[in-house]
Amino acid sequence: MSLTIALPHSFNFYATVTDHGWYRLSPFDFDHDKKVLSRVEELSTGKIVFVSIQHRLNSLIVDLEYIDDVLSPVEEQEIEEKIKWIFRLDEDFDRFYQLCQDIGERNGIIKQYRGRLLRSPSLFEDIVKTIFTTNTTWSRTIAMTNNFVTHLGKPYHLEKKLFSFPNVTTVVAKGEDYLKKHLKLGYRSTYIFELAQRIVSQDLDLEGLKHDVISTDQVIAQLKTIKGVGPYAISTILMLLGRYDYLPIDSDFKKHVRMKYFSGVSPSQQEMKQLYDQWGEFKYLAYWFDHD
DNA sequence: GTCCAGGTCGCGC
DNA sequence: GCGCGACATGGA
Repeated sequence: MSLTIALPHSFNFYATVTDHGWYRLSPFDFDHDKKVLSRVEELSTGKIVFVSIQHRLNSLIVDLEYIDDVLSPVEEQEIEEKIKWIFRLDEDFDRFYQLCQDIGERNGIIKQYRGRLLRSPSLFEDIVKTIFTTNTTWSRTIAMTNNFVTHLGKPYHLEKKLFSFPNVTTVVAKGEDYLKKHLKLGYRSTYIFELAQRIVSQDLDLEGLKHDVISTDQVIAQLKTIKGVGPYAISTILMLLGRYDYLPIDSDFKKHVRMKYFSGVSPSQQEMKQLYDQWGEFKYLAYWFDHD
């Protein structure tokens, strides 16, 4: 069966999927030729669904495959909510486009309706993946995510190695030693295990942080309590939550501004930040699309 | 073997 | 508040 989800006027499917690297991380899979984004999704009822998403006219067409039984309306609705979330259909980029107009159009942002960056259905998944990007290379990030998903995710198709992103209960049940021995996450094993444990024990409510009524300061205060999440990760996670006012001051950011604005000479932290001050609540996106 | 990657933690001052 | 070594892993 399939679902049809209406899209806002300003929507660019290809840009939303590929302007950020997340689509290359399991369980996401993107078929560049067919322009189909797919992933295995575990619903809160426990049902495992293979979801394929493509763009048709002013809608997303979502094909759903599952082993047996049927999907209830509630389950269909859960899938729809998740898809709206990962494509940020509720976010408004008009103010960002206005700033681009005022400050300077770059890389076809306005014309191509760029700005949306793909994210994961759950904040747990996004935080795990963010931790997998710290102090390592992108190829290791891909490998760590693959290991995590194939060892702990629920299978949809074993031969094709299609699994859902692991849920927190599974991570806790498998135990920290299992993560350390088999997943090659390095010292991150402890962080991931502790994070899952805190969610299971309801010491931490990540999904609650998705709501706009919570102030960014409150979100930051919560994120700071997560081991393995420092300034760079906080900035990245805030971006994933649709809050773009914090810059990710990491090696890549420093290299970018050094080469583009300071002729290869390292500027001070203050000088770096000032570059994007005029972008106000959209500093992160301004930096992100500042690359060629 | 050594160094380091889109950092962060825990310590000592 | 700041500086510094340690941290798992694999590729250069």
